[in-house]
Amino acid sequence: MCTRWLTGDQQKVWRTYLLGSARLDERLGADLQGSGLDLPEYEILVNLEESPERRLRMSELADAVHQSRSRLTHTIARMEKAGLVVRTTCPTDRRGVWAQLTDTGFTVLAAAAPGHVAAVRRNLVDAVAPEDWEALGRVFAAVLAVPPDDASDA
Amino acid sequence: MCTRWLTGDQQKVWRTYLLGSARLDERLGADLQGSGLDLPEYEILVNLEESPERRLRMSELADAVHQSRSRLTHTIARMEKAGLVVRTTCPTDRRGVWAQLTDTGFTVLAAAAPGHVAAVRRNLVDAVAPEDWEALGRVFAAVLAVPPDDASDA
DNA sequence: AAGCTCTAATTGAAACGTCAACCACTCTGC
DNA sequence: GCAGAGTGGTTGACGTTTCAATTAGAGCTT
Repeated sequence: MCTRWLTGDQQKVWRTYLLGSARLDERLGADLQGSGLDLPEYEILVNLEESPERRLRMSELADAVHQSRSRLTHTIARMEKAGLVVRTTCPTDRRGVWAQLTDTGFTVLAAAAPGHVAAVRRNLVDAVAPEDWEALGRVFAAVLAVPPDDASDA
Repeated sequence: MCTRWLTGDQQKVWRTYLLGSARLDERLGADLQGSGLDLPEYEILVNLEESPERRLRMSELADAVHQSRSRLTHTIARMEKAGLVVRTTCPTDRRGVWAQLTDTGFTVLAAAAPGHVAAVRRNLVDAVAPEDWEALGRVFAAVLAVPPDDASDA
């Protein structure tokens, strides 16, 4: 593997991204203070709310919010204790579990959403030039399209 | 605060970003496996390596790697135990502490760097069209330029 | 030089995430 | 219809991060 370092310009962009994405996270998290939610929990609630019957299998949910299964189990356990979701075993596949949004969960989400959306706008959407915004979409679509490391090299 | 939701397109980009940046993190972290470092530790070593005398005040370092001071204290404590850095109190301001890269730390960094750089290339730099890459820089520069929430609104 | 306030960094406990082992169920092939 | 392999999800132990409180020194004001 011949090491090709990043050029100065590439490094600048890379570091701006590291700092900027961390800042974005921080700001969005700070904004959710008071709703009692953190960002990952908020994402869980949104995904449930948009799903038919307001419920999702644990593993579907895990993929949707890019959490490990184990982490999701812990997170949902906490959220269930807080009354935001309930778990029920899936009748057609008895290994499976549905996480379902409760009315309380919906209420909490509804209360948090406007502030969160405003924060996303202020800290990202409205801060960015429209052409650059579209490019942002292409960039991360490209990232998601990168094949895993073990792609057969035979 | 009149709630302006995101448009469908805006949402799509936003979610692509959420998923994509999480994936990027995951891939880069996976790549560092074997060097014994994780991403935040790697960033710490890089920042120290580039600084005069290979050392930095704790709070400068904390800003550079966007970690809370408390987190950095814990992280550096671990890294010191591992021999990657040493701490010495700053003679001109006796409250202050320098974190300094050791030779071992440098060696570990040097061993990890080529693989890490390759991973950054593969998963981001090389995956993205050049125009979009520049836009990425502008996007996060804009994020970093957003003023804090408490900007005087009097 | 005493008192105030501010900044630098640390501490310890509680909350959270990760990892490897695990249980329970389904599916396949014999 | 049963063994073996595979999937869905959970558990508990361990390491990391967060949060509030704390120590210690700097710097200003009187």
